[in-house]
Amino acid sequence: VSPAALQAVNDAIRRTGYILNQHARSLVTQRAGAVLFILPDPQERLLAEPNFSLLRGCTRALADNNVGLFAFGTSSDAEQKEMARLVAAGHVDGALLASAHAGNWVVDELVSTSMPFVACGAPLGFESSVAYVAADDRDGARRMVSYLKSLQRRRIATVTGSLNASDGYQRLEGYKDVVGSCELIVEGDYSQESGERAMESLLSRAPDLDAVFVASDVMALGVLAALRRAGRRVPEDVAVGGFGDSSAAMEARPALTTIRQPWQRISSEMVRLLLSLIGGKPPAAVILPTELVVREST
Amino acid sequence: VSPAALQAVNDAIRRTGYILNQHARSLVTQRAGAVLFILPDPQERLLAEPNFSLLRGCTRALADNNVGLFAFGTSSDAEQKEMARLVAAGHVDGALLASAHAGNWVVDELVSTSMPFVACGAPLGFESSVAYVAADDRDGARRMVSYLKSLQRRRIATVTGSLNASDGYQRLEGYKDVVGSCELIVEGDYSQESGERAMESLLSRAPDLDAVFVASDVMALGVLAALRRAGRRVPEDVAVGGFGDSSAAMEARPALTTIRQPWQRISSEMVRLLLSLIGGKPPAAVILPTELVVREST
DNA sequence: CTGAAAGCGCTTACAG
DNA sequence: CTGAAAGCGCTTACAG
Repeated sequence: VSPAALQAVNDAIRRTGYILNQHARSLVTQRAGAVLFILPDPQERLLAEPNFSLLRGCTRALADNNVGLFAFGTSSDAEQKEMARLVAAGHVDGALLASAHAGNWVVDELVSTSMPFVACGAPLGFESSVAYVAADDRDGARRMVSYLKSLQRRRIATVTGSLNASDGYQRLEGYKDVVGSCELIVEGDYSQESGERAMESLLSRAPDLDAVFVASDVMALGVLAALRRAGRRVPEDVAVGGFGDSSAAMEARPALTTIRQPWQRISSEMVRLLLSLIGGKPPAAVILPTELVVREST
Repeated sequence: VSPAALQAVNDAIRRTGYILNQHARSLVTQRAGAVLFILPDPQERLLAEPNFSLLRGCTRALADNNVGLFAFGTSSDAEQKEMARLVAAGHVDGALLASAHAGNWVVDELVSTSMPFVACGAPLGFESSVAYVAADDRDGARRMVSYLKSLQRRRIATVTGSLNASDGYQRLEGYKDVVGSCELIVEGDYSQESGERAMESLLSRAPDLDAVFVASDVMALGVLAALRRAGRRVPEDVAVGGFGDSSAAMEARPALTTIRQPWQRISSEMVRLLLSLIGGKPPAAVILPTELVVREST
């Protein structure tokens, strides 16, 4: 085709405002040009922030590739049915799972449909068969605890997250990597209240502790409250490090030293991975480095 | 058709796992069976929470009606293009606008495409031509300030939100409705820092104030910090009321008395309205009542 | 290399 | 009331 002819055609396209009809195209190509973004079921509030960052990052990355994003929760019955319908009707080419530890039935479901998908965070039990991207939780924890150590803190405790999810487990491993001892560990469940209770228990068990690594910022809020009630100054008497760099970290008084997860990169890597899966490539796991953010609590 | 025959057909449908192909149907009906959810551009962090609640509520309500939801940001160029493409390609039947004051160009754009859409919050300048659902900001503000008054507070100040958006403006009107005077008003911009600065200015201007109504929870966090630094006890010396019932309100110390907006109902009303617009019905504005949540700061 | 035909899976008038 | 045909707007083999 001559360049001039091409030019003329493109001009005509622009002038008449022609636009390709996706439905017609999809009908014959069997490609939807859209993917599903699945929000995990429970605890909206706790998870609101990382999920939101993820969603924004994904819509952005997908737009760059001209593919649409269907958003979906899976908590109500109607939502689960609607999701199954979208998948079955060929409305989507793949799925992005915002969280793999929220409801494993979603992972099972997805695996059984043999639709390409990538999870955010390592999906426990499926690590080697499912594509996922995650922050380096273990290294992040190591980073925080090493930093605490570099501050001459000698009795460093930890409040863990849920240990049946990969992130909680890995953050504890990271702590152990540098502390070596299992003496000052109390398990939390990511809620602020659990952080408060964990700190009380830690304080009665080891009144001489001088630092605590908390596996999430929200729990750290509870830790801070317990410390305040016990009359300990932060950071003078005990240094507190969180994890996640959520807005809770900034709003905390004192502002929380924490570990930042690269949500922007996590999103774009998830999209890249999913598109490559849809293109027929094999799955992969991608682990992204974290960053220490020092504020007032250490 | 005999009921028996119907039964047999339905059984066959179930047995063979037949599922309707949306693309084929859309091609002929010219209906997409999906809508757009548009996230406003700026300040992810600040807006993360209400937007997220809204998104969850909308996916839920839409699932009940068997319609899909495309999520979209509009901050990047690619996103704006992709959105225009989806609209032009007939991929969506209507749009849900998460926030009307973030970028008015979206409202203009939407109006110009003549695609049905409903905004969350009154779209300044389009109140009578555009369908929207909003919380009753003015009444909510009245509710909070009346409550403060019932606590025998006599010098009630306010820190406003951005006054060029409907919600900020209405909340100030509500304050004036019950206080009557314009003496103790300082304008903020919804950021925590602006709350802090506003409180300092209020304190120097009226050291005898004994209550403050802050137009958002996040700003109230800043107000609390300024009060703490000034050595005022909350609520003993100064009672503080927020607005929004965001997670910031629960995490604040003392926990914030605030006004709850009914996000669940807002979502479902938005969906109902949009579906009726798509069905050819005329637009409407729906205003939903708020609720006072009393915690420790008053 | 170009152009006409077949077909993707539905819905909707239109005959029978 | 039932059944066969046309058509929605594309893409992809298949003749010319």
